[in-house]
Amino acid sequence: MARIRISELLNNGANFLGEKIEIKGWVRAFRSKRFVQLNDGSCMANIQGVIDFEKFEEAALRPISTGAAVCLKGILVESQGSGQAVELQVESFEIIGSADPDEIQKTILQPKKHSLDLLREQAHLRFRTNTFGAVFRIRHAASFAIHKFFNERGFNYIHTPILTGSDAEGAGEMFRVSTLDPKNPPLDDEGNVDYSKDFFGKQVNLTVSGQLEAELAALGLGQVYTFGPTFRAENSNTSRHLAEFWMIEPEVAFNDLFDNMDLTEAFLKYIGTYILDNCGEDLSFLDQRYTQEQSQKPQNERSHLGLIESIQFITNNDFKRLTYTEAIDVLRNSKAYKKKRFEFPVEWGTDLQSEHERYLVEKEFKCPVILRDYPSGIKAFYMRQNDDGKTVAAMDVLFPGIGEIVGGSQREERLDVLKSKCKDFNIDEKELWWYMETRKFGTVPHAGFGMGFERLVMFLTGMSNIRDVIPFPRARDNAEF
RNA sequence: GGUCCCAUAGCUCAGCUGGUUAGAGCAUACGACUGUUAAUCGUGGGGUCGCAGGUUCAAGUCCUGCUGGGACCGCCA
Repeated sequence: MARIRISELLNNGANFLGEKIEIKGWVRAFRSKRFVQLNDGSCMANIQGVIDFEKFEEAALRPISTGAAVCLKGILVESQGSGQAVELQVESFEIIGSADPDEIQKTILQPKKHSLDLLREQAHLRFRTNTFGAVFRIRHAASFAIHKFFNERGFNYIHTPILTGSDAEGAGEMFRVSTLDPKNPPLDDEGNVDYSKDFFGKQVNLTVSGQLEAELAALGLGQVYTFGPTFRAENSNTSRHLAEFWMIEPEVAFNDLFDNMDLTEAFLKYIGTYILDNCGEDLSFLDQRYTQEQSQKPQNERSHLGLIESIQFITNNDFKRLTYTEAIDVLRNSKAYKKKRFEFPVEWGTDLQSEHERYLVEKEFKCPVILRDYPSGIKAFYMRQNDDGKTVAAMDVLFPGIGEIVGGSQREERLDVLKSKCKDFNIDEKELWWYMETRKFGTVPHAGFGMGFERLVMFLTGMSNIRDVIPFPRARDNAEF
């Protein structure tokens, strides 16, 4: 007898009515010694197994306890109860893996509400909860939708290296990778660690971005994207930073900044639509959770939209586009500014603070915002210099509740300008000789962006801590599991 | 790196200006009931009040230090 997945039975129950089938899963609850709620992870909903307890020894039923893995065999019938359309009339069962109730009681598997904190401490078990089942099914669907989007548009998926020898990516502190003996490393004449004796003959780190390599690929394959892990050794301690996270970085030859914004917007809308179309059950569960969470916040911090509504809002409305300079004006003319509500000054040439971004997105425009043309001084060396001489063709996409979800730019394709930028930023162009050469031979305008995958999943699931949208979060002082 | 908060049962929390034997809900165990949907009803077990000092006749409660955890900010995706 073949095992049928629970999602199959609940979605297409009619096909199996009256048939003898087998299901396997974990017991979520065993009520009245008669009703087993079984979940196998294929969907949010449980299937109900109905056991005629008079036909079985009481001792035999005892191991059907919360958390146990069981196999149920029986006939699928229309349910006599009201909560479900079909149920399994159990003829026989088998305990695959038992779970001692006394021990279960100490875990998050005990059937009651738990704080996200506690769930995180038991990340090895949280896949068995409704919330994390939904989150990780949606995470999968989003990641699938991303590949689908790019594939439909003729992009090539590029696997950029995770180990990198270039120290010039400039996106943050890096994790060093070495096979040298940490207690007794080889030293050079000046007493410094001699990395020429290390595995790669030079100092090597975990990547902080695949962008530079993706550019090389785009300047040949035309349009590419990366989707891989990224590592930053920043001492960040917030609900939206991780030391290990997944990033998507498309790069397109012949695109300018405006093509880039169009691509970003189409991309985010496509994923939103895909999730709305394919994850209804999980979304509506998370939507309820989200609404309940919002209701516990003070009135002025609440979102005026539900989870599903905010995804629909993204897919149905154009993003607000304005320049950094215009944003500064908007902020300076705002009531919040005049009433001195901002903690940090609003000044052309400095980076916008979180409070400013949040004001633009949540108060002023109430929709996703794309800011562009930032002052050159606050952005990376590879971003294309605008004709005004003061700004670069950079863009950031800001989302409600999350802040910066995408950062991108048109890249500097003019060799002479790039060289002088390297000087300004104190970057050794010799170390990036391969990057410079693409500007020497058939250079073209091109553009791309980087999106933090977990931040997108936060938006799609309504989870407010980034550590709750990745299976095993790595953050400062935290590498458990 | 900065600022601020928290620590009482397996979990979530209450415990007033210090005062007798530290409570509740859920979970768990046992019993009853049996078409339940967070099932219901009854009974029981479960606590060195994070740790170490101090003040006091008396500390879960006040003070100091330590440990553990969280929130926000900065850095960014």
